[in-house]
Amino acid sequence: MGKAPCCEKIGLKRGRWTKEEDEILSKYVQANGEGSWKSLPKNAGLLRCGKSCRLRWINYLRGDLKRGNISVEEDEMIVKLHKAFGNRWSLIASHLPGRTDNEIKNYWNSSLSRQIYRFFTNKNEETQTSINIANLSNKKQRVGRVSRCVAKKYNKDRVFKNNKLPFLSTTNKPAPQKPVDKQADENVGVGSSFVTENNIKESKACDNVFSDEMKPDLFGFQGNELMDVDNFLESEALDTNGVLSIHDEYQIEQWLADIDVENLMNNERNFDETMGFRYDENELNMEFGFKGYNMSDEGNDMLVWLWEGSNPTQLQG
DNA sequence: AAGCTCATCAACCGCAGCCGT
DNA sequence: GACGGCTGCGGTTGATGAGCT
Repeated sequence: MGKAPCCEKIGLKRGRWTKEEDEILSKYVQANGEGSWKSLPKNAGLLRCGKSCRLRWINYLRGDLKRGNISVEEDEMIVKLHKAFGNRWSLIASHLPGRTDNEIKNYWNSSLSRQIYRFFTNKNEETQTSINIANLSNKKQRVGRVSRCVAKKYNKDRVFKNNKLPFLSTTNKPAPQKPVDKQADENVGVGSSFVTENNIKESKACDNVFSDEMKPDLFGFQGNELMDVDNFLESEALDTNGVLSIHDEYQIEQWLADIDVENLMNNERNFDETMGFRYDENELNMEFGFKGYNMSDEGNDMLVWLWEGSNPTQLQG
């Protein structure tokens, strides 16, 4: 039998709304209020689907919408809320007056995830140790592109061939979703540590040491492009103590089982507060790790270090 | 200057949940 | 409880303009 279509599509107009249609819809909703979207087009004299009318009203015609670019404050708020809620755009939008879920979703997909991605992959600037997301957002340059077509191709072609990498859990388990509850809501605020302009102060981006066949689970590489940044952010990679973790719980267990942790933690590099792993196989000598500090006493700043290669100590300040 | 690539935003689609019958 | 309609949400697509070569 199948589900009935939301509306009769034959004869209905699609695509961009005209000024005249906007006026008709605005006047009708102002006179009759929101709701009854199904019958609205007929009553208002619009050749549109009810869903289309609703979307147009909510995302564009509503009077309380805020116009203009996303501010730095809103930018930070979105990152925080996304960390807490994930892709629950309507929930995020409810915390940002005048902004719609669609707007935030577009902003995230096109802007924020790109900036964070760029931060982690800016391999051409060897000496770079800092990032300013606010500055990045003002740039129009095309650095480290993650175009949709590339992402699409990547997602389509993605095959993890090398399951020996410590990053790769044997189940390729998706990153756990943080339960959305009151506590999560409360975590969005002072004292929490998230990837934002303020709390990322220093970094060393990974170089392009992963081949296409070595794509880690949460960090997917397509050539020199890091993909799945959303997945990374949703993976609880940054906990509320400011410690950066790139493993989900299961992966950590696997990792601990696979490597000599004691040796790693007590070797000459003295990785205090450090987690990481070493990988040696077939003359491939690779290290990847991170170091996180919670510096909430000094303005809620956080240092994040990522390194690769045989001598991460040179990156420590 | 032209063609190509990419960023952005508006809109569409399918699905799930809610609610009334 | 089952069913169907309506609504809202999140993922995705398409149009368009800007930037780059």
